[in-house]
Amino acid sequence: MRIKELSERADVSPRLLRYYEEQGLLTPGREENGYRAYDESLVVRVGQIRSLLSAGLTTEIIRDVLPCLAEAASSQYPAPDFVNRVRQERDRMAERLDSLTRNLQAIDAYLDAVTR
Amino acid sequence: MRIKELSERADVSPRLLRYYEEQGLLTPGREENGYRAYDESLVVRVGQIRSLLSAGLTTEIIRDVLPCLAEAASSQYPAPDFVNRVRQERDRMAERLDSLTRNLQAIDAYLDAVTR
DNA sequence: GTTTGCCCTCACATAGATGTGAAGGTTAGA
DNA sequence: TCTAACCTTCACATCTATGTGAGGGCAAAC
Repeated sequence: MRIKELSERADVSPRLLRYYEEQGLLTPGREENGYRAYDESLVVRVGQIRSLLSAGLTTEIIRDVLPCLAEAASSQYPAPDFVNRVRQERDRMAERLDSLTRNLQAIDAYLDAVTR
Repeated sequence: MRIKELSERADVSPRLLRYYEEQGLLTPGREENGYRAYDESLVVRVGQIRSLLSAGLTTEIIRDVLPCLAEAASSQYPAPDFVNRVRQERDRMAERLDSLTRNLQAIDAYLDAVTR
């Protein structure tokens, strides 16, 4: 499919799709006329990208992490450096998650208190 | 305490403390000479701010949410609009949290698979 | 064959979090 | 009293994720 269709199905602007490509998160093929050609599976992938971005990760981090989300372990033996980088990122995500959880609980407690 | 001390104890730059103040997240008093005067409790508060920022919230949102984190329900009856705003923010946080959780699990699965 | 709508690239604009430096006041110690 | 270390404000710089518009091809429909 072309950029417009993907942009509608994934609900992001064409501009962003080009940006994600520039950042190495997406690598669509090209039609003969130079138009980008996206395949079906990218609708989901764009969703993952958005969700990671909204969780506070940067495109740079997502670039590292995305392969792990794509169909369990694409290549057999990823470089150990890569695995370490991912592990590190994983730990940071876990921290964010903790922090979010704690703050969410605090806010819930507040809402509880105030709503009565 | 003055800005330098807080900046060291909370491990953020003085610049950021001034920025948080500008954003309404911190309201230190002033000494007679115009120097900012922070009190003890702000070490923790700055930590909360950092943690919320790193979880992807903006200063604008944090401004709303911080009062809820400070000593259970400061004022008795907050305006309903305010409560709604907070509730809305709470829901967004819950979404982020879900997304983070899912992605974290996926990455863990990947690391598991690869580490064997 | 011209209009319409989509595509391309390039490039400048903006908002938010943060860094950095200038210009100058205050304070404490040698 | 001079210096070093701190403080102030102001303002410009930087990075990331985005928007927006210009200038120009391609394709389908009228």
